[in-house]
Amino acid sequence: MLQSKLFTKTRKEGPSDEVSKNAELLVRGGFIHKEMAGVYSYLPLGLRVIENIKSIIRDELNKVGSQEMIMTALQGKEIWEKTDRWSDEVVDNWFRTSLKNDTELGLAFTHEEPITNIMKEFVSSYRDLPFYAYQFQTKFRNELRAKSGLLRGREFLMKDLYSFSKNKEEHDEFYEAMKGVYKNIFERIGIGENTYLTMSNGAPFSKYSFEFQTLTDAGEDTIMYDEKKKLAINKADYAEEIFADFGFKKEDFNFKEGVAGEVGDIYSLGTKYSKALGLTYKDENGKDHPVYMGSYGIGIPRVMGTVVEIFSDDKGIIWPESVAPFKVHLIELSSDDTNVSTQAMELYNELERKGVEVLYDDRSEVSAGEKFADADLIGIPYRIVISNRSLKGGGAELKKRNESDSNIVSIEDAVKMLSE
RNA sequence: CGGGACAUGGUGUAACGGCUAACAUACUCGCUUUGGGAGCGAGCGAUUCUGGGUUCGAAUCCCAGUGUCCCGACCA
Repeated sequence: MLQSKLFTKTRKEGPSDEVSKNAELLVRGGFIHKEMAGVYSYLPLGLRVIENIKSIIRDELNKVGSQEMIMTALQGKEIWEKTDRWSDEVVDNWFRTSLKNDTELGLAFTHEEPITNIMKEFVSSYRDLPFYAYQFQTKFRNELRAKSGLLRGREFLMKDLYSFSKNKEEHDEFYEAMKGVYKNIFERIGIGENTYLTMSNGAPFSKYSFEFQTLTDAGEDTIMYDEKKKLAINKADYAEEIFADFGFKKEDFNFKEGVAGEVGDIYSLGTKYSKALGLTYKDENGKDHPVYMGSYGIGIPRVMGTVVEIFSDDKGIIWPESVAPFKVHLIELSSDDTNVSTQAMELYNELERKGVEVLYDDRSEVSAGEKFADADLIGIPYRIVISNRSLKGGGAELKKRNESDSNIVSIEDAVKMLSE
């Protein structure tokens, strides 16, 4: 994409109403626009990051046989009353609205009830199970306090997957598999090293569950984590008996304390929702059983914000290649020699032909310093400069965002290296 | 929801109760410039969050509301 056509611009100074690193850098870079506290619009650069994260998740979920769908944000109250999650006493973060005829509606903060209800239409036999369905859908949560930029919002895109199994054994098998799936997802996104499978007590759906916590000072939780075994436990749950309940021995681990933020969770729901809403199947003998369910969430903006919290320096963001808005930032430094822009445009076209995503800074009226500052702020992994100097030196100047030294390479080599 | 802080051009800031609300940046025009947010000049841009009050006079003081951030509580 031509940077001269990009409608967003960078800002030298951060917004006065944001303190968190993720929001500051993302706003300055033109990735997001704040609509109100905890509610953000995603601009072209930000949307590309969101889509990249979604693609990774989608790919990993499809690998284990999940099917994508999309449910509604508007929710009628009946199904929620059946599980006792409609009243404000039980769920205090509903956004409510109503139809013109005063029928009460809610804006979904999660989707266990609707998906369970939908599946009543399609599940009747043991032959229909197991299966897994997921969506990327906006959640609305009327948080008492939005905070930390993208890390806790009131409206946000979430991947939520639901598993439908015949019984606990079948469920447990998938639940275990999901631990690996999540591990792959976070590794591919680039935060695997900082992310820990974390034991959690007192979860909403079952006494014990696992969540995925990423070490970052911007997080809300304190965890005890074992770097080698990649396992953690919430500090509040750090007790012998809880280890025992999870089937672990505390002394087998070497724990360190750290601040972390939750990036994903996996819950066993059991038959709570299927029983309440009547989702049952017939076994071989024609006997009815409730479906055994699980739910598995990842907040997409929260992951994006966490990536920024972890990967940045004083100049800006340093995107992991897998989620970066573009792979290459091509910078043309204007000069009287028209050969510079000719070469740059050719390189741009060549990379595009090879399917490499390039942001081409073709702006002629912008100084070199500003282009470099923009490139550092936006944080695209590879920066390639075409200028008089680089052409005299033999081609293009290539530099990775996370390295300080650049190399002159021939244009052909640059194409080869970047299109691998 | 309890506590604290803040609210001024698009953005970031300044301004003792008293001049036409200042500066930087961004933007527009002209010239110059092109390897780390360039220079000169000229311009555009504000109902100082809203509503009351005090005062001869309020961006400034008081009250209420709204918004934003932070701490805590909460956190499918």
